[in-house]
Amino acid sequence: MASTRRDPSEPATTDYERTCEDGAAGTEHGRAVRDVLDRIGDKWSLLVIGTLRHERRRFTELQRHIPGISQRMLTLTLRQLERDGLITRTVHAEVPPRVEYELTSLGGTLIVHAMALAHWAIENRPQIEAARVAYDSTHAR
Amino acid sequence: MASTRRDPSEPATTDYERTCEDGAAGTEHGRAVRDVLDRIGDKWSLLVIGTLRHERRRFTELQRHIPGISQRMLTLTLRQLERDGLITRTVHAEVPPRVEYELTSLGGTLIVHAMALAHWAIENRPQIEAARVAYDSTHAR
DNA sequence: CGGCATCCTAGTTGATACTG
DNA sequence: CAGTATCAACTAGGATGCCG
Repeated sequence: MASTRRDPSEPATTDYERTCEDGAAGTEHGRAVRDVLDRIGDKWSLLVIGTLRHERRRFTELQRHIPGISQRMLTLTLRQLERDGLITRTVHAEVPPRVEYELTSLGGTLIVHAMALAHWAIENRPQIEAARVAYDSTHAR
Repeated sequence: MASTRRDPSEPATTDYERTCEDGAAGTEHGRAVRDVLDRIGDKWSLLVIGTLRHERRRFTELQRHIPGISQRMLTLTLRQLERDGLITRTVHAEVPPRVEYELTSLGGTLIVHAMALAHWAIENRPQIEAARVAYDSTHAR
């Protein structure tokens, strides 16, 4: 994991600089970026992995911790995250059934960046809000 | 969770650890996170700010650099980014008209995190792809 | 408890045509 | 050149009901 530096044998011109031009369009990199953005950009995924950040959780627990999410969307979100290898789903053979979800190490590396973004959002919200007010006042509603 | 003691006058210490619980739901922080995610999570915004990362660009230039984007969506995306203070729009009084878009410093700080995320996406795509294949094979289509 | 199947709406995007 | 306007298509998401 440790996605610190990329391939040492690459002469440093690679991904990072390319990410925007190359990661832009219909390229492979572009698809990778789009994939991740589609996942964490949707309404609930980030909330789910955020809730799983430290502890593993059961289905209903997650539902309690994420106000407003429907059963359907929680299920769908969990399935996608599981499919992408970001969380694991463990069914315990008990009665009543108990299912636990847990962040994988891959999911753990993702959430670091997601949190950084969230942090940025919180810090810069005042500026964004101000910019909106300014914009709306000059561009008549 | 839900230690909902929200105090408008406590900005800095809190955020990072809270981001997930607190930034989760319908709180102020939650709205900030959602706002940003809605912006960079949409189909084109990240591509646009990525293209503006180094140089300022004209409308048609942007369109050329972002294959597949329609006039309409480019316009809408630019307007939203402008409204949020992430880019500036400069109209030069010439004939034919020339309009240039440029990243603001606020936009510049955002793109750092967005790029980190994009970088993560590129590096971990193989793992995600593998996870999907594994998932799809066990969960019969 | 932890789902899946179905129906349905509201918002987002794309194609197309027209304009200052 | 840099848009705006209109319409059609698609889809994410919510509500509901049933099941192992």
